[in-house]
Amino acid sequence: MTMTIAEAGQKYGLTADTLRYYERIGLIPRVGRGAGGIRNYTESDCNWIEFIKCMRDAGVQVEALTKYVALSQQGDATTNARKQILVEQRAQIAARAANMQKMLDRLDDKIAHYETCMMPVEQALRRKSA
Amino acid sequence: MTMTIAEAGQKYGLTADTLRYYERIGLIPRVGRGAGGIRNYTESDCNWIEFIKCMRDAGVQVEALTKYVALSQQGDATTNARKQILVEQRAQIAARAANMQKMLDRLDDKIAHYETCMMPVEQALRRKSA
DNA sequence: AGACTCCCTGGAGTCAACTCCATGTCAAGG
DNA sequence: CCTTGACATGGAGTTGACTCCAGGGAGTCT
Repeated sequence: MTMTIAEAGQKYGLTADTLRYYERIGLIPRVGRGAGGIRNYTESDCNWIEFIKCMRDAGVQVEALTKYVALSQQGDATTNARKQILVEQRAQIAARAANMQKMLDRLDDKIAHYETCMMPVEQALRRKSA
Repeated sequence: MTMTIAEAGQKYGLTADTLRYYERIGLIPRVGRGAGGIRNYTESDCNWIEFIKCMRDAGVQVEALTKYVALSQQGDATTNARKQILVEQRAQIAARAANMQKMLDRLDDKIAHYETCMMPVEQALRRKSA
């Protein structure tokens, strides 16, 4: 039912080193240990890892996430503060996503421009190789 | 018609240090100098800065952009390679943007969940303060 | 038993992308 | 003439986020 650090890493595309690092800095809650101090990743641990990985991939900074995790460890009194963090990070992601959409449109224009520019060249090349 | 480094930085939200750094590493083409070696940013320089800043904000790595700039300096023979880079970077931005959209939806759920969780608490608070 | 392999910890090293600094030049104001 | 302030250069320092390593413990195969 539980997994080793290598398995958990595999599952989410992270190395064992990264998972230990994440735990050390509080980016995920402390993972339980078995015999010999070996980590047992439960389903709950896996859910945290998955959430954190997605947030990191979305560009959320480690600092915001460690705060969120720390609050989560402190029980119901912190729900408001946790929500705050999510709302704030959502806004930042949305802003960056909007920016990226604009850049995509712009790149499409630029690429289309390159294509029309290159048409004569391509024709010349075709003539040469023919 | 031209601007100083401080003005150009102001215009795009970059420091003078960052602009010099960008020029040093070839992230923007070399800027012309006036009396005493002082940089004169022309409109063309500004266009480069704007483009580069947007690409950086969209998460494109410096390395890809320096390559693009270097190719641009080498004339028409490199249009194909330049287009290549844009296409590649466009794909990466699109992938990241899609990821972020998914995360936005997910955060909306999570935030909504926090709101329903907090409703009783808020009601209690309202009762207390009433 | 000895060799392998996986795991542990704490600390040091790396990489990208800036950011800061010492030192120096030059034009303009008092 | 001297100071002040913006800019120049080359190089060192910082930050965020890992990534790697030395030294050591346990279980397992042969």
